[in-house]
Amino acid sequence: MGRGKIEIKKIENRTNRQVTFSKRRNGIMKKAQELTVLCDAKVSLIMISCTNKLYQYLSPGADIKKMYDEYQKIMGVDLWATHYEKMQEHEQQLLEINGMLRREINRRMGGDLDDLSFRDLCGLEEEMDGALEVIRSQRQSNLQIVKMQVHKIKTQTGTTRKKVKNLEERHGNLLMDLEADSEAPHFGPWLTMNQGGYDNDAAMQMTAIAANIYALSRHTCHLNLAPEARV
Amino acid sequence: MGRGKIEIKKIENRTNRQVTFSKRRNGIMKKAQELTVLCDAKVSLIMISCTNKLYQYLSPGADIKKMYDEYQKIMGVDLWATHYEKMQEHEQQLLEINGMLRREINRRMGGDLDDLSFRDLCGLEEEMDGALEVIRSQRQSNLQIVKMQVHKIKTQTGTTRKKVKNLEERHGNLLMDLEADSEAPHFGPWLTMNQGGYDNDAAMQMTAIAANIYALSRHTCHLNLAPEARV
DNA sequence: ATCTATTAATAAAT
DNA sequence: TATTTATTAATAGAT
Repeated sequence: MGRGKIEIKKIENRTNRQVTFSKRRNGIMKKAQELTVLCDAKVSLIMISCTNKLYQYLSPGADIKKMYDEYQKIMGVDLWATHYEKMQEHEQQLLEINGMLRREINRRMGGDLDDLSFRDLCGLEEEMDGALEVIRSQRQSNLQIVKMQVHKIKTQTGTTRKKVKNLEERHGNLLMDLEADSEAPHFGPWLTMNQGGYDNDAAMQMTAIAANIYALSRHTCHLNLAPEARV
Repeated sequence: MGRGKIEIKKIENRTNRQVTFSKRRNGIMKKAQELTVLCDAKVSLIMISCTNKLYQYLSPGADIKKMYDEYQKIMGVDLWATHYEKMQEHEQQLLEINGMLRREINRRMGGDLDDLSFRDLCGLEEEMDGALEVIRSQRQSNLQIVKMQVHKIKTQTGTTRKKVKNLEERHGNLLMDLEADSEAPHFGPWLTMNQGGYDNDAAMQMTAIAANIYALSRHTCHLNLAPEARV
C-alpha cells in the first residue's frame, strides 16, 4: 500500500526508517485499539525504536502485571526468578548470621557449651573474666558520678532543694538501693534464653527472636536499655 | 476495508467477534513483524481474547524482561513493588535484629557500656558471673572426660597402644597443655570486637559482619568452633 | 477456509 | 514534521 510495493527488509535510509516507524507505529496502535474494542480483548503492546524510544499501548481495564503473569504461566518461565533468588539468598545469609550471633550470645550466657572444646571454654572464660572487669569498673564509675551529682544537688539551696525532695519522692528508695547494691551485689537466679528452636518460617523466627531479645533485655538488664535496642 | 465500513464498537455476535478477532489478530501480528524488520524495532505484543486465550508476538532478539524493565523505568512504576517491599522490609528487620544481637554480644565483651545504667550493669554483671560458673564447670567436666578417655586408652594394650602413640605424635603437647591450663588459667590480652560501623550497603555490611564474627570466633575461642558457626 | 468488493493503511512526493 | 495521493494491504461479509 503506497506508491509501489516494498520489500519487508530493514530500511537502510535512517530518515525513511524513522518516518516509516512513526507511521506504522501509529497504524499498529490504532489496530490494537480497534481489536480491544471490537473483540473485547486485552492488548499490551510495547514498541522500542532503534533509537531506543519506547511507545506502548495498553487496553483500558487491562492490568499489565496480570498480562505478564499470564504470559509467564503459559510460557512456563519465571522472569523474576533471578531477582528473587538473589534476595532470598541474601535473606538466608542474614538468617544464618543471625543464628551465629544468637549462638555466640547463648554461649556467653552459659548455654550451647557442648559444642565447645576444652580450649574454647578456656578462651571464653578468659574473655568473659576480662569483660567482667570492664563492666565492674564501668559500674563503679557510674556510681561515683551519680553519687557526686546527688551530693552536688543535695548541697544546693532554695528552690533546688524542693526539686530534690520531689525527685526523692518520685523515685522512692532508688538512691538507697543504689548505695546498698554497690557494696554487696547480690546474685539472683540466672535466666536462660529461650531460643524457641529454628523455624523455617522466616517471619515467625524473626518475631520469635525479637521477642526473645526483648525478654532478654527486660530480664537481664532490668531497666533502661537504650531505646533503640528495643523491638 | 471490507464489504462496507464498520463502526468501532464491540461486536455483539459471538461468532462474528471470534472470527474478527482471529483475522485482526493475524493482521496485527503481521504488522508487528513488519515493523520489527523494516524499522529494526523491538516489539512485545500480548493479546488476550475475551475467551481468555493468550497470543503473543515478540521480536527476535528482544528480551521480554528487558522490555518490561524498560517499560517500568519509563512509566516510573515498579509493578513488583508490593512484593519487593515485603521482602525488603523483612530484610531490614533482619538487619536490625542483627544489630541488636551484635550490641548484646559487644556488651558481654565489655564494649558499648555507656548506654547502660548502673542497674543494667549490675544485672549484666550478675548474669555473666552466673554464666562463668556454668562455663567453668563445663570446662572441668570436659577435662575430666578427656582425662578418663586418655587414661582408658593408655591402659589398653596391643595395636591400640600404637594408635595412642600416633595420636600423641600428631597432637604434640596438647594433652600436657591441657593439664597445665586446667590448673592455672592464664589471662591473655582481651580483644575487642571491631564492629566496622553501619553501612547502608546491606551486602557489604553482611560481609563485614561475617568477617567480624569469623575473626571473633578465631580470636576468642581459639580453636574448634562448631563448623556450622563458620561463615 | 476462501473469495472479493470495499475500506484502510501507507510509500513516496511535497 | 505534516499533508497529499497513488497504490497496495487488510478485511467484512458472503460462500
